[in-house]
Amino acid sequence: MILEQITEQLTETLETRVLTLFGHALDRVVLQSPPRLAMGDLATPLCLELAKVLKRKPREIAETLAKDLKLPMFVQKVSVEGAGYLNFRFDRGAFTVAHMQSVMSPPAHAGERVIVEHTNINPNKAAHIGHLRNAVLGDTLVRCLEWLGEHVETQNYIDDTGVQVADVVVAFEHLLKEGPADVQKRIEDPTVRFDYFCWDLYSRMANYYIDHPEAEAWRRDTLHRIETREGDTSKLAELISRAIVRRHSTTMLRLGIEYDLLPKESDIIALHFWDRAFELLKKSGAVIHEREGKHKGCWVMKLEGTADFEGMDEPDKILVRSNGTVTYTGKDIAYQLWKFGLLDRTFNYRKFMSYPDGRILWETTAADGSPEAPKFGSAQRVFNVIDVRQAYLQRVVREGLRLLDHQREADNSIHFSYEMVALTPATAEALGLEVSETDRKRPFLEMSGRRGVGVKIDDLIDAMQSKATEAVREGSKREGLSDAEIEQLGREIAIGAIRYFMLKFGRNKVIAFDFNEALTFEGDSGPYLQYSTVRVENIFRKMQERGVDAKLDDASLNALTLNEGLSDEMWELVRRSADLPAAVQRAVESLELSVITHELFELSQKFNSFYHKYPIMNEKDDAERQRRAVCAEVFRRTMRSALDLLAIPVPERM
RNA sequence: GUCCCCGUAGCUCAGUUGGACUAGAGCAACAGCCUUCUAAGCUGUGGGUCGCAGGUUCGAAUCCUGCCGGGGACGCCA
Repeated sequence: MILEQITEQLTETLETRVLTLFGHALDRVVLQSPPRLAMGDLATPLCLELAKVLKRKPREIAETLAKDLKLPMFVQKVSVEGAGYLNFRFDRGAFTVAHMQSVMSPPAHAGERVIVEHTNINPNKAAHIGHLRNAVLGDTLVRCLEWLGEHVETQNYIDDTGVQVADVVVAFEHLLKEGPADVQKRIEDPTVRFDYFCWDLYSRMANYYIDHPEAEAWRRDTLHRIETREGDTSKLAELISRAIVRRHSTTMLRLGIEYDLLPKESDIIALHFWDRAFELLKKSGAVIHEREGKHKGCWVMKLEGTADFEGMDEPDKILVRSNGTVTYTGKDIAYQLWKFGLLDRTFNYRKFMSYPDGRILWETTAADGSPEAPKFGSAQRVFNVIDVRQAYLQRVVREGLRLLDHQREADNSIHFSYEMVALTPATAEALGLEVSETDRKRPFLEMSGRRGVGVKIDDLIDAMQSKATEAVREGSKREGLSDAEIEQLGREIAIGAIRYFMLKFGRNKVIAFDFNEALTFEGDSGPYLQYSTVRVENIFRKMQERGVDAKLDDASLNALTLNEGLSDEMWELVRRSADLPAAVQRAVESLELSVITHELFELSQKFNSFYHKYPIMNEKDDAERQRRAVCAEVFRRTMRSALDLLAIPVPERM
């Protein structure tokens, strides 16, 4: 907040000054932290860029600019350094006191209606760690957007009429010879995890198809019955998909992930979204009926010649097959149009479940809806969180909007793409999967629900939790904790570790999942941030217990000038804390959420060094103790807010 | 075949809208630090032709071209 003001004012001052002195209009002023804070608190390489244009030496330009430069509040002096950098030094004390009041305050922003669609797991089996990356990225994006002031709606799309659900239905009906009543019993049986049961059943079915290709007739028949909502088969599909979605919701809730709406494919079909979208596409000429050639009898979207699809052999995309059925991409275009409020029809809504915090999860329905349902859809910006393998399809959807002359909405259709989560051969083997000689030499092995290859999210959380609980139990200074408290701490640490692990890698990096690496609580990990926070909390708790005054009230802060006494290490905590709001903004703009975890990790490292070097409670000198306490307090507030933003819990003790 | 992503220390990764320095962390290895706010921590040591070769530039891990290695996408699947 304070930093933003300084940056803004400096930018303006420099722009006008360069214009008056050199008659040159700058299109940007880069202001960043210098590599080391000993050099200054904010720096610009402006003069190096200007040197080119003005054909003068950078240092000379810098000297001219720096002379009599009007400095914003909190900025004490400007100097010319290195090859011609302008470096600004802050009044550390004044800045610190001002910053402490406004730690992690978001920039002003007019709230936009934004939809984030994430998770989207086929409701036919347990969720695995590939889905986990999607959900954690999506959920964190939602939190960041909300922090920035947007009005965010979180959607978890349910493909309840697809092949994957159909295959499990086929397995129940034909392999197990079970109907809705039997399946209902399984769902209600507390001794089985229904999603785990379906995980095995689904891969069993996939194997059955391989040995009995004729069984594919069952699938076609089942898909048809589901789509036309016929008899026990369709009842079974609904039963299964609802039970699995409930399981997924429970799993995600363990990590603090909630949704606003479950849009269901069955409702998109029942409400004829596609028919309407199809009319629009036909009218605009975006799709045409092929009478010749390879795609004879299909309705295709002509993409040849459009910028995004240049150089492709067969860029055209079939939306309606020659047998008259619509492809997934077609339905996706209709759904995307609805998200922007561009389809002149909508869903009805009913309550799916209530979260413990009171939030309601709604689902779409084609039947009568609830009058209490909020308004969904009609967003100005849409983020679809889907892994990079869907990039082509996402481009087709976006192009669909463009061809319908919705340029702005096409630009605001954002594919948040990220790389997949795979398994290291060692982890695959540890899971009891067969790993061939050639596979053993590969860097990673892809997961596959179909083949039953994967690490289930609940198993990961369970493993993490028992390891964390163990660690808490072993700790020497944790006596006096009840079993329930220890369990609680274990849970919080596990969540912190998992969420952090899913965020810390750049989104374009394949995560080759390794159990040992994921289970670590040391170094660059969630628990490191939690531990640092617990430590700083302890300082203030202990001081209060022993009646040591930190002197952080307004009067005490104003009475003492901090400027001289703040060492570089102390000041660095404050200065880096001030960088965080910009980091969150940068993270959202680049969809690179790892910048936030990275900043927090470095900040925590600085704090831990500070912690060892500068004891607070036992410092006898009041002024010195106050200086240290102020910096610790800034760190404490920063971590509280930032961890809250990332939904990483702060345990009471560790 | 066309397109996209990745290649930085033994391993996992930061750093890539060009810039300050000796290219940074974590893990692993080695050496220290717990009567002092919690050692899930801190301090130190060793460890790198930034895949290769050219080019642009005052300046390149970062931009351009080509190549090599790994992964992915391009379906009348979802």
